[in-house]
Amino acid sequence: MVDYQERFDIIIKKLKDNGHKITPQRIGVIKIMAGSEGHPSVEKVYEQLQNEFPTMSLATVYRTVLLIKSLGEALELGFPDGSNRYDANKPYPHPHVICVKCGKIIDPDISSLQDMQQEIADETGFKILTHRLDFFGICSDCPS
Amino acid sequence: MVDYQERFDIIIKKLKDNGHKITPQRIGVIKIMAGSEGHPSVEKVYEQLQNEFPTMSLATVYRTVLLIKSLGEALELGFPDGSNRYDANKPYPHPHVICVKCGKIIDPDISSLQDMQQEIADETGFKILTHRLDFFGICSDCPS
DNA sequence: ATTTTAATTGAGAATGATTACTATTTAGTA
DNA sequence: TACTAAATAGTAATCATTCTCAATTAAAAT
Repeated sequence: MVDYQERFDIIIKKLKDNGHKITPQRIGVIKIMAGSEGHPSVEKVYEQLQNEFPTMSLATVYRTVLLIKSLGEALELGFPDGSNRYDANKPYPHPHVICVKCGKIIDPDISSLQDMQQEIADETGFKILTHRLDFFGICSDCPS
Repeated sequence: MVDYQERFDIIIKKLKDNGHKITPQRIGVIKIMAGSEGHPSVEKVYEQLQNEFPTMSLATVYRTVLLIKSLGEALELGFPDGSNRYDANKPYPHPHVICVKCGKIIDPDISSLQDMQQEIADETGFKILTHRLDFFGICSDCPS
């Protein structure tokens, strides 16, 4: 888990540097996304902001998430069922371990991924830009 | 690339064994999906069947793909932009290398994935069921 | 501190991929 | 050949996401 305040400041600065306005709604969304370890969905972010911003539009959350993503400050995780979840705490590609029962997502430590990427590049002739690695299973809190 | 005829026969047999009827439409869909190396989308399968079945419904392709998937004979690859592509030639989890320009998908050989899965299980306490590993980049046929 | 202006917002409509529905057709069995 | 449950075609419904547009507002200029 990267320091929340640091991530918050970086994202706010990036918005300013690119000429975007700092609105209360954006601050609210970024507060949640920069500090969240749980890889929240847009709906979850929206729900968490209902107390502070009762009249906030769901579209605003979508727009803000899209903006942060386009600035490279959030990682989007799309799943086969169509759901999307986001990580603005560690916005660079990294592996995930996902519980198929409760939806929990954790970030494991893996050593050998960099070697693998080079191996792939050599074998296929591709210029590799990014990657995605997810493991699906059942966590120790859920009945298997 | 697994032998086309073998995959075709296996999928047809699985349908029969589970009490599903063998219709011309299903044969058409399976013919394409069992032999295709290009990981086609539902739309692509539908287009390729237009000559043989001009009145076929897109819904039928969706239903057939869903059925094959539920029988474990097709792998679904969902992407962040919402598109889905399928592999019924190699229906078990395996890595992909995807060109972000032209959409080409190829299957590289990777050695160390099994070790990695065990490492993850030990570290997180998860019972790992499946995984997904994709590399995104630009292929040697596309201008970079 | 006001004014100005372009960006942002809220609310709801539009979109697009997928699934559900229903009357009709058909595969597989006797 | 007839029977019956399953499958199909065509279309409507769904649902997450994006778009539209009038009203609001952040931030720069005065």
